[in-house]
Amino acid sequence: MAVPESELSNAAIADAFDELGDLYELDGAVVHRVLAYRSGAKAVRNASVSVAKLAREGRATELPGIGKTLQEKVVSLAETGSIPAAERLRAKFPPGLVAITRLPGLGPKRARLLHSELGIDSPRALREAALAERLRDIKGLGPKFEASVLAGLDAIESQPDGHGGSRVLLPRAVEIGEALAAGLERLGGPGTHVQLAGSARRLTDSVKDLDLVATTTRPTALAKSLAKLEEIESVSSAGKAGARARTHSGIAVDLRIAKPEQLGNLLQHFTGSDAHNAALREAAVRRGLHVSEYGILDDATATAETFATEHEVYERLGLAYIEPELRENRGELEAARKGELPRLIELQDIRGDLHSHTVASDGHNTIEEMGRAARERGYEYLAITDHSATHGFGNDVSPEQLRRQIELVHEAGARVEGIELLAGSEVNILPDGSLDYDDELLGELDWIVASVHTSFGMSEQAMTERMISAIEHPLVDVIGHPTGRLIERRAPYALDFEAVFAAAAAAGTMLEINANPDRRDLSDVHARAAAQAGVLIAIDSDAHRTRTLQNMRWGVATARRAWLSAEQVANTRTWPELQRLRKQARK
DNA sequence: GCCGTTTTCGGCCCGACTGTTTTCAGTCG
Repeated sequence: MAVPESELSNAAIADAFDELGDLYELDGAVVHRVLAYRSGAKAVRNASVSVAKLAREGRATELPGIGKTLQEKVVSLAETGSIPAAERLRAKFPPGLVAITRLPGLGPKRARLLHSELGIDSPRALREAALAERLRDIKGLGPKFEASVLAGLDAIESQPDGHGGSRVLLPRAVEIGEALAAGLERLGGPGTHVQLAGSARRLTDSVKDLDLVATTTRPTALAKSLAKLEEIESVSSAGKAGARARTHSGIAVDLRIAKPEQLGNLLQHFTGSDAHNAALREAAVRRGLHVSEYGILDDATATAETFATEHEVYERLGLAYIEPELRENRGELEAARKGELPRLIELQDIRGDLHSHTVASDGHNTIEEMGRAARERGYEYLAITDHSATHGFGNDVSPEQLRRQIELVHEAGARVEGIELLAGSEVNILPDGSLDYDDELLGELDWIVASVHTSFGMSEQAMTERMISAIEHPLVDVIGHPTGRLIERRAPYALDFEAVFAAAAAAGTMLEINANPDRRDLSDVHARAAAQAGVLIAIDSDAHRTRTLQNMRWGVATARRAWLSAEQVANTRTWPELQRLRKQARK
């Protein structure tokens, strides 16, 4: 069997499954078959290794939600470039019909109805029919439907990028969400408690809308007070159960108000994820329990129970408490049932930061300022790792300058007491895998980060070889932002992650979770796979000014989403312990 | 199409809202 040089990407497979799900839905397939393709797509996106490779080896069925049929379709896609069922369905349903199902209030059933009854095959044809008031001729549709269709079409066209509301990065979402929660507590007065739920509470990379859960003695008044907050642009509905609104920054806000005795149920429901909740409920049904946001109904006693805390909700279901960051249906339910959930790392476990910049390259503060700011955070050590000789943009540090910088760091270290300042560098990994300082100079450094900053477009094979060369370099301590992704902006470069993780584990080279909230690189999925492969993870702020040392929290968030414990993270150790783990020290 | 703390077959999470309806289908979160 021919093995392609560059593997079919997981993203391409997931897109194909999503498309098949859409097409089967239009075709009127049973809903569970459609859901199977969608959950298959998600499983492929979450996979940390090449699913095409797994499928060829017959091992893709080990992924949750992938069975024999989906595996065969992956193999077909990899070998022939297409899936026969998709070809057949594409011939049956024009692509414009799928676009129609994206409109609010329109799903597959109505899209199919419009196609069969009126021959509508595109958003354009739909607009014409709605304007001509022909939609109301179909049984079950009326004038209000026509109006909402036109409104939906207008909304899509007025969006510059063409697809639904954009997502905001986690720090912005948390900032706005916490401001809203604080504002509501202020307006609600004593006895009012508001907290952030949803994906912002799970600390995902980015967030689409904000969910707030509140308890209060005056629910209707609290819901109405949402409109008074300066962040809020408009409120579409408000009652005693809650309110829906929109911020000036364009984020949808959903406020839900619970009675204190059922806060646990509501908070659990609105923290999600959808996949976690669906799996939780399916498992509960097998035990005769029906879970909703209002309570847990027991078939045996026909009574509904409510709970004030999430801990009690999980306990009633026979599960250990599951931290929000783990609620993604990635194995946490099984682990909670067996009592095998990890003890997750916390911000307080971090003893130092191993990647930071100063005015010597593109940072904004001096060595001493960075050192004092790190000490104020309670750190025991800070590595100063400015960019290296080939970095460019005027931010390069020549070998001579680096020699001088080493002295300056050690001098500053003597002045700033109570913290160890480490003389390091963030060395560029050149396209051929070599580094841009010679080994003699590198040998004088206390800490070496090696990163890719150029030639992102290389083939998977070439980029993997480049990365592994750096990993196997005897002086490299850690690989910085190993995949180069920028959240919502740039995909990771092509890499054989399995090979990279295996090489890092074998060489004893650490991999970074870069805590810059635009990066969070490694991602949660990749960091988990790396740690499982035996790689030690370093969580670094990559701070370019004193203030951004606090980005560490986003890196810890990613680590928690990656199921990491403190032991699996290098910089929970003291500097002497860490020093003994360096490759240089061990040989 | 997937999957198993009764199952290798027969199930597959829950509730609210909307618009069109005299009891509900479709959509959404």
